[in-house]
Amino acid sequence: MKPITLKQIAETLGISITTVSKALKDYPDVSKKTKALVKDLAQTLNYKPNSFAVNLRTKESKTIGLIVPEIVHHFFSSVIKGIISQAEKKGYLVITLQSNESYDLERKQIELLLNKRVDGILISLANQTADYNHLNAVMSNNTPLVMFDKIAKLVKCSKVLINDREAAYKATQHLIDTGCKKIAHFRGPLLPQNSIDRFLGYKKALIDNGITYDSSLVYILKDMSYEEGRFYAKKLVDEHEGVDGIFINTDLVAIGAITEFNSLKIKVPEDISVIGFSNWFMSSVISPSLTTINQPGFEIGKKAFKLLYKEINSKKNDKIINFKEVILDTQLVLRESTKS
Amino acid sequence: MKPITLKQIAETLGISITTVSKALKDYPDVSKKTKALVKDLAQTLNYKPNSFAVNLRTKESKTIGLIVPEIVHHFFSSVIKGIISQAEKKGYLVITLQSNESYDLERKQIELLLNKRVDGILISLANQTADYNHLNAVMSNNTPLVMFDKIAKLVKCSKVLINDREAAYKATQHLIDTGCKKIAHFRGPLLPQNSIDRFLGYKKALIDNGITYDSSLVYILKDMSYEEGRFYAKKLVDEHEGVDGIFINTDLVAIGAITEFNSLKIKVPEDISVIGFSNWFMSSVISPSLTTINQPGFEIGKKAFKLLYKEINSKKNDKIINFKEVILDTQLVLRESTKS
DNA sequence: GTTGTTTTCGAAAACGTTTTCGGTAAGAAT
DNA sequence: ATTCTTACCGAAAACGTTTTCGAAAACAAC
Repeated sequence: MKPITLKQIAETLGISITTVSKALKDYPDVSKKTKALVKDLAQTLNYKPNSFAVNLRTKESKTIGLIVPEIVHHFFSSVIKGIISQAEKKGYLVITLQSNESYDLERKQIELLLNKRVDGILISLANQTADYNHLNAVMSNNTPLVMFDKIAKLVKCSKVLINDREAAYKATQHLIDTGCKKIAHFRGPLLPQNSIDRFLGYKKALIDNGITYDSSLVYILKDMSYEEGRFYAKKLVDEHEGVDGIFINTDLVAIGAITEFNSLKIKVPEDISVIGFSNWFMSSVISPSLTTINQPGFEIGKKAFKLLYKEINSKKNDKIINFKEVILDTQLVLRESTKS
Repeated sequence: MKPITLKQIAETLGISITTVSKALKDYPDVSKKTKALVKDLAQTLNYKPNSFAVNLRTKESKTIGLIVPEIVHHFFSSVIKGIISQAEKKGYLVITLQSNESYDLERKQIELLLNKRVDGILISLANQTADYNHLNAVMSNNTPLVMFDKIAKLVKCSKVLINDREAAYKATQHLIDTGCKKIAHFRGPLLPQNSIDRFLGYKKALIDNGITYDSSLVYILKDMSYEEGRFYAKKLVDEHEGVDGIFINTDLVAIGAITEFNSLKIKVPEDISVIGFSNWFMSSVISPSLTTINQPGFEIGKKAFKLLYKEINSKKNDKIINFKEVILDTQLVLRESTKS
């Protein structure tokens, strides 16, 4: 009934626990004969080392923590999948938590993970997060930390990113190239870096093309929902005339906007071109389908784990770890919501 | 640098480790004075018990395992969110794995989790799974197991379900009530129970309403993708005339079908009514919006964890555990893809 | 002053593993 | 026969906690 232990194997074989342990781990100072004996018995008894004991002894759990702002979200679930798949390959398991975009929760969960003594932590920050003590606590706790997507520039650790500014520039440039003159922008909350960068890319593209930047054409959204997309689309056409293009921070909001334009009989892209961000799966399905920027969630997840894995190993071997900042490529995905 | 231990507190206070441990856990046989002393020092030193040691000693990890067929999926990510949120309330962390709809992976991952000695396992089966030895292994390992959504009827354990047959009946009945006479069905693979049940509900509704069941109107899909939805929608109209209603196993496929109908200039719902299953978020966004069955993923997740939690506690107190089968309600969500 | 009771404490075992270090035996070399 | 290797094995400490059980101290009762 009770799980098999080294002790039991040792006793039935009439040898010491030490030798059993070493035999199973192929230590050179165990004879081939006893190794075979031990391994055979372990096999037939279906012996599995007690991970609790191994953890205690080796001080590592082969487990990492992951915090995302929201699980039910195409981009983040893709990232999660990327992380879990890569972690599994290296023998690591992943404990997932979600911050619900709340700073307080994020802090608590970091603490939870540290108390669990995970071998490393991956995190994408909550929008609310402006204070980085909890992140620095991770670092000073000597636990490897890698941030992705929503990062804090000021925290010294490895990061996996896309070039939001460049991508936004690319998107806006496309609108301009296809003839748009008066281009609005629906941006995310003020804090998160990628919301800022996308805005800056938008602004720079305008200026580089000799279009004067008009701050009243930039709307700051809060929860980035479908409903908000509809709401601000209506607000935009109420407050402005002749807007012929719009770059929207995220696909979901863009889909909301398109839906609203449809119901207002404003034609996309004839009257107004719309470009989103993320390449959410649904953006190819709606009508008109959404031109967008592809943000490779799965690859971001994989890369983030790979970085973390390296740092965990460097730490084990007492090597110094130098933080990396990996920038992944984005692609402009042309569809029907912009002119060609 | 190194984490604080009971030993250090004991030494600086000149008392025994035993007393420190007891003081922190409010044992009655420690004086108020020493309790205060210990707690104060623990506080200032920011002592956190070493979870590895606690695990080893108490033989529990306050961690559960979760296996889903696919993470990037609206329904499953909702379930995951429900599980994680509920688990956190009870002080449990969740290790998530995905089987990728593969039986072999599922087996390996069960083994991984058992070797990790999680306190319990939640699982939704892969479509391929037809053999239940790995699940029975969990039970005979005395690890609490709760299945949800895609379950195996033959495995004796607690389950969280919806009444798929009834829901499918409800959906089909709605098509009939709104005037459909020749109703097709896109079903999932042969094995999973809910795919079977939805088919049976569809069939029964037909028969109860005096419509003769025609097996050529039932299409068996494999990966339940958007593309498959489009493909079979085309196939359906190629092979049959006068089909005026279709009940589709899942929203994503239904959206594919609607898209195909749109592009074939077949009007939904005038020419053909479409009803999906799951109430995926996007189903309200496409045009025409999709009538569907609401499947409460978040609640399923919450309930599944609650059941597991009970079983874990029953096991701790050596109580007998009697397996429960919880059936959650579904709702017909009326939208534009069916007539009114 | 003895007995009995209550309060407070700590030694020690246990959980199951890993790893260091020393020791024995067998064989090789002289 | 003695020394030196080499091959093999095991005792024991360590990881940090929890819990049992006995003992000491303090106090009350007679």
